[in-house]
Amino acid sequence: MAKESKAPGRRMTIYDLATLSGASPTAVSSVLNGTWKKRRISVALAERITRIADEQGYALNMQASGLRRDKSHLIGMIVPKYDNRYFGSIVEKFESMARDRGLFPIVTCTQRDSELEIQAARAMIAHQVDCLIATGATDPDRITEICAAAGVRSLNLDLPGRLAPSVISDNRGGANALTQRILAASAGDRVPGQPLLYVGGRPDHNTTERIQGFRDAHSEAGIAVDDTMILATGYAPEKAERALGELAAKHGKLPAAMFVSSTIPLEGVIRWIKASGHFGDCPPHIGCFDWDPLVSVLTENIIMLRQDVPGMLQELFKMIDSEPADARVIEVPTLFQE
Amino acid sequence: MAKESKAPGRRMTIYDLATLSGASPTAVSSVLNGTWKKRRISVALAERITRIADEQGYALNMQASGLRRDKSHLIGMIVPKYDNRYFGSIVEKFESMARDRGLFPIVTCTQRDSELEIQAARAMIAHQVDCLIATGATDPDRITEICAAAGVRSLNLDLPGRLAPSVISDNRGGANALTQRILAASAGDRVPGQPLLYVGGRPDHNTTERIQGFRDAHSEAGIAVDDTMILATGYAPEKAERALGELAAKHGKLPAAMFVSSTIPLEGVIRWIKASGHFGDCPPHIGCFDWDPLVSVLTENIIMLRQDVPGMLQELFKMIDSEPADARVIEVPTLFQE
DNA sequence: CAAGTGTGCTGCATCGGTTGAGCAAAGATG
DNA sequence: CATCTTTGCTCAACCGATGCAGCACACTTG
Repeated sequence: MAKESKAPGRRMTIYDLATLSGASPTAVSSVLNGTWKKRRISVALAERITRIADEQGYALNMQASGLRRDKSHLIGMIVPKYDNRYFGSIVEKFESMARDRGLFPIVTCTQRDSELEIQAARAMIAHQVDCLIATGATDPDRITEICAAAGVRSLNLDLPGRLAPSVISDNRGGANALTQRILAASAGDRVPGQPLLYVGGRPDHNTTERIQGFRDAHSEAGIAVDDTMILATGYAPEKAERALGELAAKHGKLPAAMFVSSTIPLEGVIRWIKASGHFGDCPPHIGCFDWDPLVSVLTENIIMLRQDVPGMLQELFKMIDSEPADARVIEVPTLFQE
Repeated sequence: MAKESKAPGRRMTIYDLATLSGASPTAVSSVLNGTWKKRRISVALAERITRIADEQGYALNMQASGLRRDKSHLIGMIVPKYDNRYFGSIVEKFESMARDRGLFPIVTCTQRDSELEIQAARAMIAHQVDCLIATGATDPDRITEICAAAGVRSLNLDLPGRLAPSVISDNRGGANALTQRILAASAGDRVPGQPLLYVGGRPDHNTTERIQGFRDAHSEAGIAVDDTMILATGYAPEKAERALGELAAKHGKLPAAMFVSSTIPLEGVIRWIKASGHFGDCPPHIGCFDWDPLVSVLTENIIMLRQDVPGMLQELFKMIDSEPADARVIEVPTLFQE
């Protein structure tokens, strides 16, 4: 009687396949991972092993494989939220590009919570990711340090860090272009020389740059921007809503046009506009540094800027593939839909 | 001279910690994974090891740990797309509930592509997930079979299967309630006795049930529904857009109210309404079996039904925790925002 | 003081693949 | 026919963590 091939509940292993095929575990392993030609296994044996593996529905144990190799072929990404199309499309594109390279993507969302970010980074390192992408992280350099201590490569996306290479949008240029479009669209409805209102975002690199682009466009148009026009209230819709209410209470009539930092505060802005009735029948012109197809098809008064997600991920994977050592920042131009 | 503690590029292991602390690898392992009391390690040694591990920034190798234990503590989820708030909130909630249970969530998006779904399921099994959740899968039973062959538990979410337990929305009841609301809201604008139009969705369980609920509500209101009023065109916006155009070309004036199966076809519906000018200044009443905060704040004529994601995930994890064997289907009631 | 009990630790095999070294047999070469 | 080369495969160590068995020592008990 032949040796029992496999215990009932247990998963099939290369040792089971070895007994079934009458070959050694080494032969089975090398056939299944493609190194068999280098190891001079005959085509006949390779085919037999492949056939039996297929018949038995064998699945490689990546934990065991990853333990022995020096590369795990895992690539991690942390992302703040899944509540908007921008991060959604980043994740979708990231996963598909990772898979195209034979990497297994692990993505986790950290709720814009810096403590969770660190925990998630540690967990990914524990799972032996080869590389970690920190997307829109609140403290990218902290993550880079943790990764470096564990010998894991890290890259930043969307928000830059000083310690690792970063791929971000051209926030200043994009904000400038968007501001110009809002100024042009609202020219008929604005008091001449009146600046736009800036709403949303928190004091990070991107907001700073966007505000700078916002100011640049104003000064190019010869319009002065007062600091009270900048409401960088964070990303929560409620905060934007409250800030508008407070500003209106203090200043009376608000400008007939505004720059909103993303679709999340946009929700609060729209809510306030509708609820307050501040603008009556003449809704303000809005520019949004973010794109959502439903918003763009539902509205006429909102100009949406679209960040070039495919372009950014192209640059990101270029860096992943080439392993640059310096903490360069790549800025990808933004787009407008059609 | 003491034995060299660690090679430069390599990651710290329990063996390094053992030499550093003068204890055995076994002691280090048991201290770090919490089994040290059972193993009668002294508090003094436990504290020393913990301190050294912290100082050195040690991170457990989960591949090695997972290989040795019978449970990997990995839980996988496949999800069709990240392009809407429904799946986004499912993933966010799933991740946080998994983490609360000490599980590491692995989520991957399969682009509504059945081949990718299978590939992703196989990859997750290869990575030794303890359990796999198939969300909105095109062929959930195929995934269940693949999981079963590998001895991996699987559950369905959003769309039910016949071979594994499922948690889904009460599609029929929700569609009935939504249809009633649309009928009521549009009563003044509809030709009496005229049915609504049904747009979007593909021939799966959920669409079938939603159409049934749609029909139920009509028959309860004494309205007959012609088959030509059902445009189950799939989820792509373009398909919904084209179908409306074709129907209008054939039938002339469309009903003044419609039921749209989710926010994705809604985009096409709105686009067609705006582009065609079919309804002139009197936009149709719309009910959408899905919820998006931006849409709900931007529009007055769209009633949005919200699927109870927290409730569904509560039920899902109840099943994960209790390991039921039967392929029961749990239907969770839907909500309306406020 | 021999036997029994408890404390605090270590040694070794093991999980499932991967890898470098090596071995036997067949074929080529002088 | 002895030697060298090539072909086709196997052996054993190893990756890092875990769990069982067991050992040395101290302390109690009759």
